[in-house]
Amino acid sequence: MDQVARRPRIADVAREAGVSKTAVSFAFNNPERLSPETATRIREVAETLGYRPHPVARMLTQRQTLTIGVLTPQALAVIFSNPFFGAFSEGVALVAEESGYGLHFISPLHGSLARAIGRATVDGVVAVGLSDGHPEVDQIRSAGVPIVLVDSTALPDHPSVEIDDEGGARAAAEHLLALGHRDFLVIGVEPPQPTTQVDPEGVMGRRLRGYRAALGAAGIGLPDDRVVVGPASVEGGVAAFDRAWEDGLRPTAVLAMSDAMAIGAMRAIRELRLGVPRDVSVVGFDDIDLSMHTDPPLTTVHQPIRRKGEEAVRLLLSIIDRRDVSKPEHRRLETRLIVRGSTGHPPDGRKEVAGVDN
Amino acid sequence: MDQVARRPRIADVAREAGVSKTAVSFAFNNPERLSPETATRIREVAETLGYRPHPVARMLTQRQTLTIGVLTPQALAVIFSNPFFGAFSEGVALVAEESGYGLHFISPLHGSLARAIGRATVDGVVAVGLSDGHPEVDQIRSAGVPIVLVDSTALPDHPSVEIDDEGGARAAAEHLLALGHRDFLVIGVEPPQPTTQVDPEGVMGRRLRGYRAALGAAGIGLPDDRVVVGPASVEGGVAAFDRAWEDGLRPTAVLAMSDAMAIGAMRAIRELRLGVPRDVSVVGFDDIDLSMHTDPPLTTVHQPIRRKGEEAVRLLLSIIDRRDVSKPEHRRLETRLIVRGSTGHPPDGRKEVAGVDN
DNA sequence: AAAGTCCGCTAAACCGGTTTGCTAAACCGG
DNA sequence: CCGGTTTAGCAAACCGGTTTAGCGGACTTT
Repeated sequence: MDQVARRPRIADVAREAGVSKTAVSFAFNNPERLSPETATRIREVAETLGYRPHPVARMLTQRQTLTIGVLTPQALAVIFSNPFFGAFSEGVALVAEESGYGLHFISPLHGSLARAIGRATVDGVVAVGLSDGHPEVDQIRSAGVPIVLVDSTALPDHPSVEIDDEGGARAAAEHLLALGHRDFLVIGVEPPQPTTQVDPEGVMGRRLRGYRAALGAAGIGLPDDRVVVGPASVEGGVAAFDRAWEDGLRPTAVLAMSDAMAIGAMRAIRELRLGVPRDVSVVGFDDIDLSMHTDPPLTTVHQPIRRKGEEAVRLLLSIIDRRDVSKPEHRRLETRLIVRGSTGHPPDGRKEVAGVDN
Repeated sequence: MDQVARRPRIADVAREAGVSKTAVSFAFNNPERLSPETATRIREVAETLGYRPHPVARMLTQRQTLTIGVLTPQALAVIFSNPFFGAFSEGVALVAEESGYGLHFISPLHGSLARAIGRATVDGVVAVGLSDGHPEVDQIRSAGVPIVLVDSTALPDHPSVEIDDEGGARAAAEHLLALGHRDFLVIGVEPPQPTTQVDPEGVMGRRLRGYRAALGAAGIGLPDDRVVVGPASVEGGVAAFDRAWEDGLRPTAVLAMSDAMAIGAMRAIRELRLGVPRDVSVVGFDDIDLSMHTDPPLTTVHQPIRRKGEEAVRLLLSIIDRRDVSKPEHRRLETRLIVRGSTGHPPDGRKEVAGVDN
């Protein structure tokens, strides 16, 4: 008998106020095209009816969603546990919000990133950590949505924000070399899709190249068995170091590609009753907020995580505003080594400074 | 002359394939209603044209967005810097993703939460930390969107997920009392809107009640000048403790309402050349992942943060599925004290065990 | 008084899909 | 060969708004 309360539509308001739909629409969007009395009367009627313009319908006609998407190749549940991502999102949110944009997180839906992006109602996308190994990159790129790549395989025809991964990695390795280390272990970040080999143009490839460049210049090789990978988390770092240890590796220095993993490595080292940096030195990568508060404070390669998020959104918004796809802009931010307490001379006492005790 | 590449619509595909729009729609959504040949032919045409159903249009007709909103009264940029929120989002994302829902973060747009929620195209909302002091709660609640409240002022007519704040707080205070402490400082979380006073039904009010209950039972009062607040971050904790110290307070025990703030307090204490727990004991609240790795490991009140997110989404989805608003469900999760290294006897040596020195 | 201008408002087209109701042809058993 | 049931596909209505083109009346101008 009595209908279940239906959401009032614009037509209901129009009928009730004795005006046209157009007038109601104007009352909300172009009040100056109505006489002030009519406008307020319409708004009053709308108020009593509890009418609110349907956001989806509005999106459809205005052809914009005021939403930007954050795309990650991994499930959100794993992404949010990574402090790096939190800081990145902070930067993204900052710029998005001040421009009136909301944030929509897109992750592989039932395993398919392409499907997920097809469902998403966004004006543009910031894609983070999309390596070329991923099978759906092309589909995503051809989806016709403005996109900015962050920490991804460099693609000349897409705007991107990156950091100097190679330089940062080189600095980290050089620091350890200068302290006298000769025996290294690299802990890398596992790609989301188990690819057979590292994309040399991806973040991991670039950092690896930096490490190798520095070590190579000192005449030290880095065979593949000295590179171990795992998920980018504290637990992943623990597991990675333990695995290397069980394989018989006894490095005096660990180069981790993420702070979370570096912290994990330090924990694993301590659980083996060894000291950091007394027995093993550890260098991280990222310089997340937490790293300065660990025990010992982590020596790491700083990258401007928040700014990376900010820049990515600025780039994206500039594309969205003036559909300017002509010359894709590539922005590269600096990295720098922050020396704290987790690195020191190797236990055998070899030192950089000539002729000192030991 | 040549048009700028317009996104192909369903009509384009229909014309190109020589069928009706209906057929194209069926080819994507009800292929079984078409002959297999026609269906594949249509899909091929769609493929070559680069056609993808417009997600907004689809939302409009299907009356669902497959998106759930996460609503916070604070700007996303501050939210994402809080590790608590990261863990919570993890739980939210986990359940949302496995049900095929995406995540949309809603925060005050240009200061107005109501406006932001009006813009958001979501099937339901998980609102976190919405205290009744907030002026727009009513508007939000009357927006007609299914909503689940988390860590908010209890509203009997809305489903909610909470924890035993009062019990947890009491346990924390009792622990310190048992260690012999008599001199307390409470560090609270500042509400997003500078309200004149604490909402007694909000999270902070409940925790405060727990602290006071325990202290009161031991004959100890907690005057307002012993409660200091700040933003829920490490820096906020540092600032809060420093402020109390400058005001001449010399507590032997700190009860912090968030782990981030507890960590900040520990830092502030150490910067004063005091020891934790030698000179001052600190108890946190939340038990974020990081807390077990601080130095010293933080004694804190554990709450199941991830599960809180999971439960909230489960509740929300059950409302969305069967529009069952009849009996709003209230779920309360347990808290428990985790004793680690940041608490000990007060420096004057008063002990729990009767008849000891001092 | 006729012509031009401005004001306030409306009808209809449109955004891009989905869904309902229907029809014509093919298929069926008797 | 005939009435009844499937099958394959279509036209039109619909979702809930915005926007364009235009219309009638009041007001100004000459």
